[in-house]
Amino acid sequence: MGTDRHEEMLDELGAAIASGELAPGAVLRSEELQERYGASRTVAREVVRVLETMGLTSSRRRVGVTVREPAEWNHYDPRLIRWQLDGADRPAALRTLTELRSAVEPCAARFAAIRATPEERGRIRALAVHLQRTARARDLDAFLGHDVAFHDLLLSASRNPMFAQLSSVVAEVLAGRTGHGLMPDEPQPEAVALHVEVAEAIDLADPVRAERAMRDIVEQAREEIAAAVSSNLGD
Amino acid sequence: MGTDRHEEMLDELGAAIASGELAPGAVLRSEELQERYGASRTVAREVVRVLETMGLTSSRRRVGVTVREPAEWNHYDPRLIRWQLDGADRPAALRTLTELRSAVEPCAARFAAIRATPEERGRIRALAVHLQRTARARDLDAFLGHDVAFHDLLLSASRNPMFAQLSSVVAEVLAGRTGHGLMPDEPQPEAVALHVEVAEAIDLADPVRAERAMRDIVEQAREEIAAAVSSNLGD
DNA sequence: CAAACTCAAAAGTACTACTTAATCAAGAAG
DNA sequence: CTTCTTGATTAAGTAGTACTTTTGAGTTTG
Repeated sequence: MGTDRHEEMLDELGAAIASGELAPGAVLRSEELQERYGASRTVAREVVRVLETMGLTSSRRRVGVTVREPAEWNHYDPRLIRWQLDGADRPAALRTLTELRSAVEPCAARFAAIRATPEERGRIRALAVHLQRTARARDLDAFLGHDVAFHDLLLSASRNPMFAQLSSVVAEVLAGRTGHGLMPDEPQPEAVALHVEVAEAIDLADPVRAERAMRDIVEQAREEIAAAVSSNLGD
Repeated sequence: MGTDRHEEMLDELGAAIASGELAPGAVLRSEELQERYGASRTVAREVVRVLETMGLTSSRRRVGVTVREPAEWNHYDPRLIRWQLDGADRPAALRTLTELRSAVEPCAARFAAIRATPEERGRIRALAVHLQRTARARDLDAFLGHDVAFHDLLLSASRNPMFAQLSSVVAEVLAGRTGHGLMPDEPQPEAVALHVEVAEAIDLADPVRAERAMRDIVEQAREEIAAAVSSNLGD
């Protein structure tokens, strides 16, 4: 019985709240939760505590556990992001994340141009070259891998922990695009060229050019997603 | 004894980790934590669970509770933000938050210009007028209040929950500036004019102008903070 | 000397008993 | 008849104990 019932129950209950299956304002009794998820009181309590710190619920004596409004949730919690991406409203979640990405990455590119170590500059250039090669070879999987690595490295080179933490968000957005038939057979040559330009600008410590090129990249990506979401993107 | 020992212990322990007092890699035994904070086993366990979901610690059997690397922390958790702002490295925390703000707010202004309701547009304009008035009257406290309200409303009008959630971050940055002698006696007239321009642009549904004006605002603020941090900002 | 084995330490899980707070309702006072 | 008080009840919070599982470290054995 010592096999992490905690995470199991947290995932189920959290996903139920994130998906709206348990609507805001709904009240649960902790005893009821225990039996519904077959967990002991200890586990149930700790799960509720965690949900509480994520802002998903609030507990009051004599009342029970209340599901809070989405506006009060901690939307940057990796678990919540995952639950929303796996939930019914995946397109909306993807839109939100893409917008965040489009806001942050240009700024991150600017700081990376100023603050990256020599090693990081070299690795970013190398990844840009890999991108060119895999794009020409139409190897979409390898392209995605290098794309994720490129953006990840850039974010961490910005020397801002809050930017760096968005690496998983960017990875999710990029993977979401490739995995859902939004990508053409061959990555757009302009997008690849812009990646090379970003890499060059960072290498040459040119923050203005790095930011502008990155802005072009994310704007293009954002428009693609917005178009896909507004038409249809069931799954 | 039923007076939320949980939050008390969470705050103490979390602050100790966030401030580096408990260095990454440090190992604690949960029994030891119980007695150090005078909490019961139940409370100690739940606190550790919460810290674990925040990425501050990881627990392993036979080993204990290990403090994780800052890179693994969930830097967007409001509690962690608070602990860092209250800790020894407040200037660094303020720098990080200001950079995030400078990345997000221009983008948020753009979306607000597209998506705000008529009521929101009106209220944003009204707040800009209040800003002008209080600036001329050199009432810095009232100015700060309206400034916070202005940015808060704009962020929520962007219709992106992740942007909206940064409202407290922006409030913290703005308050941090006023509260630490960084503000001149009278708010800079250009900054006030830019706020008015943002409000106008949103009112007229002009995303490009809204974004540009907001970019000017946050860049100015960011440079101020950067200058103050690089010179001295003990407290 | 290495691989397997045993032991013990520490977190995880389960359960029970008790405490505190808050809601709701009944009853007393105005 | 309204309002305030008070008490009963309910459900979460806290405390503590017993038991299980994992796993690191030391020990034995081939």
